[in-house]
Amino acid sequence: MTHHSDQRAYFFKIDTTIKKIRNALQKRLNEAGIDLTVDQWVLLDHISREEGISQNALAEVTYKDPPTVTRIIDLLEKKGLVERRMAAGDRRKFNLFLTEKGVACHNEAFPVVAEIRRKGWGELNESDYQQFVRIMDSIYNNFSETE
Amino acid sequence: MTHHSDQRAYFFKIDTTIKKIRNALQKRLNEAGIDLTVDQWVLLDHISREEGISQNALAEVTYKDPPTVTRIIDLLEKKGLVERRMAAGDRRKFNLFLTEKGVACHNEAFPVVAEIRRKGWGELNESDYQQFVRIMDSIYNNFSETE
DNA sequence: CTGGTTTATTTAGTAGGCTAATAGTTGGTG
DNA sequence: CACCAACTATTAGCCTACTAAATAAACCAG
Repeated sequence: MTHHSDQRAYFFKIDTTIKKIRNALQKRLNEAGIDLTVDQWVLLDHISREEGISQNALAEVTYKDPPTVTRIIDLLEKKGLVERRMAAGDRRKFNLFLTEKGVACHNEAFPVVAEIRRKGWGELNESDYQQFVRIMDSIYNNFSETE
Repeated sequence: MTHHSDQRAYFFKIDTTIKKIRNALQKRLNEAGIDLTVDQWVLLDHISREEGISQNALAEVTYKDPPTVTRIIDLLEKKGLVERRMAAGDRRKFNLFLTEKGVACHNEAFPVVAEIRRKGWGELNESDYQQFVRIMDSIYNNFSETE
């Protein structure tokens, strides 16, 4: 059991890797002249896949907090990419939709994101992916249980 | 090759896992009455392991930016945990040291951090760790090469 | 229908991450 | 010596993250 350094390192390794990915994606988006941050892309993409979703639901699926979602949606709305519509039957809620410009922006950004995904995954294969998922889920679940 | 959903997911999985770890650690620190954020802990720990390190060097080893390090050190200094001393021979630099209070704080926080590390890693073994490192390093390196 | 609870969203405050710009320092070179 | 390029730390500005508390609407029990 020589886990001392290992246990110190795994948190750090995850942290630096995700930063690397985010930075690479942001850089490519900028280079492509797409005016989106990574987090803005994440919300835009989810709305595109589930039009009419509420802010709370969006916060849940993206693992962001409701206040964070509010502000990012504000920005996307200001850019004219997303539209808030009053929800029928519950005036507390908004349903979120992409505007035409939002759809165009999504279509433009999608291939850039896909390229970065492929680039990051590189030559790793299906078996690697299963290992990856197993280990990450394990770590994740170790924190989800009985607190 | 059914990588479509996989490639979409791996970024997200890393992102949510690191958030989970950070939140769990922050929660434990709070519960233990330790007035440190996760990032403050990271810097405090590095200074403890390499006393006299400069801010720039600290930024490099922790993968943070110099402005971020400046601000976090400001906070740690304000709390009386860290001390900036002018570097001998180079008036541009500061050497960073823990104060007595900083050492006490580090000693208090260390077991809490170690507990969270163990909890997150759970029953995963040495072989899992090797897989984990291989895959994360691969992703990391795919973004480090020739841009 | 009235009052209390729940839910969705917003606001305010503190912290961290990135970029760009700046002040001061250092060291090499004409 | 003077100049210039590189380096260290800082500041400012924008964006994101999280928390707690406020607001507003909806729901429910009496």
